[in-house]
Amino acid sequence: MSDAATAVLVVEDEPQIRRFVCNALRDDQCQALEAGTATGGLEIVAREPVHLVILDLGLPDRDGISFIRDLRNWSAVPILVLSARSAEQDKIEALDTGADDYLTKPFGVGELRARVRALLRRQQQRVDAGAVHVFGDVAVDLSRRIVTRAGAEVHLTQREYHLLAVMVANTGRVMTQRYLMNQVWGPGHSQDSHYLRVYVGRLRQKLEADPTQPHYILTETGIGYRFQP
Amino acid sequence: MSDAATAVLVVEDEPQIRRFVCNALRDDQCQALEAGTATGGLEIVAREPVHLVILDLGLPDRDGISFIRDLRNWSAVPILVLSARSAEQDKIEALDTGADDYLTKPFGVGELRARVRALLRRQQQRVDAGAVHVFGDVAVDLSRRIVTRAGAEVHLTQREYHLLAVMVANTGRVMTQRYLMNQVWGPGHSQDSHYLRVYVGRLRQKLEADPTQPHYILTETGIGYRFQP
DNA sequence: ACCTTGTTTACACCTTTTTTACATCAACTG
DNA sequence: CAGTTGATGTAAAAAAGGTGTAAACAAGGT
Repeated sequence: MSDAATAVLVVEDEPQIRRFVCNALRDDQCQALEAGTATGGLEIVAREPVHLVILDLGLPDRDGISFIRDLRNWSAVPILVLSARSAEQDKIEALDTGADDYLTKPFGVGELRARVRALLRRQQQRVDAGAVHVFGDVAVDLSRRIVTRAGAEVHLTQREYHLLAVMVANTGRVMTQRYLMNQVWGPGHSQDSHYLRVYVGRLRQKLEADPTQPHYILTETGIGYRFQP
Repeated sequence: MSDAATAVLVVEDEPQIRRFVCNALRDDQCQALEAGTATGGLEIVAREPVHLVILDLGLPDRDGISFIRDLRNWSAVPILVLSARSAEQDKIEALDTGADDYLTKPFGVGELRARVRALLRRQQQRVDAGAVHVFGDVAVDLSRRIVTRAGAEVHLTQREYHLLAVMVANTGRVMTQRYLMNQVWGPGHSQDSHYLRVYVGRLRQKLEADPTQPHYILTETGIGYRFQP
């Protein structure tokens, strides 16, 4: 079900359990990202394309429920909660705040993996493994992080590539400036949309035949942008 | 989360548990449908619009796993499995066959309801994402914010699109000028109905075959407008 | 110190929205 | 039935606001 291009973030403070969970996921060919704190976890979701979050409710720096609430303000990524607390009220609270599943410790690694597969199956905007997105003479290889134009490789900086990756993942859809800012610069920069204008300009410069009249990265005035091959 | 129009099918052979589950759901304002056999359950899903299936794996007429496999051949409706079997292998098999959640008996009614709400919340997002309104050669994709006419894309400004979206949402109904002004320009502009005339004109120009004799956006003199595909 | 990348600023340019003016239509009334 | 009146349709302007680009500055790594 899951593939190499699927990124799962594990937010868990105990290194031992974190290792354990990450290894279980890697067997399923997921890319496992790790965070030891709630704050660190939010930053990663904001910066990287994450397809599933596995969250331990007992974090040192912050309440797990408030983590869910915070994340749900700007992301719809599925959340699987791990918790030592088995009381019904805890489960209800987590699920109603926005979690998609709740697994009580101790749990079997097989069940965890099956539930992860079930959640990822539901996830719509998953990117196919090794899928190379081609438009015109440009090709974007998301799994290898390589962009070529007319066969020659185009060098993109980290921000440029991240922005392009978000756009490719949302092909055909209108993306608000707010959404793009959250995805690429993280929450807290929703206002600074001039970053976006600069970087969209640079991408057009590198990818469009005529940067003055873009054919791929289209402007939706007053809203944001749309990527259309 | 769930509303009166949400239909949940409970497939369970023990009448006592079936009653118990159905009552729990009705408290959440779901419409609960019931089936005592796998065959009966499949028939109901085929006939009625069902938003969620709650399935007991231990059915008299048929294996629960084969029920899931059968259903998944032609339906993507979310499935929540109830089972007395708590072995890990049973959970893995059900989830990998196509179930979305697995709850072991005995379970708390609060947890069941919370998991139902979580599944319906996800389902609702999918429904919203797929809504495309078609009339004549025009198609309005509300989730992607794209309007096409005869296959070609029609560029709409923010106000134009907002106005069209309100009209599409009230298809067939008469909308007063006051209502439309409130929806698109916000309260405080109820008087400036000349905005409306300008923008209705622009929408007709872009969407109607003959803007002079509109077929979709009709004028209700003295009242407002009506959108009729 | 140099090079690359990311951030910030400034300004010219373009789109959208609002405003205005006038033409047209429909209904009513004498 | 023609004229009047109020409501609606269209076109083109002025105003407001958003966007594109270049270039300077800051930060970080080699």
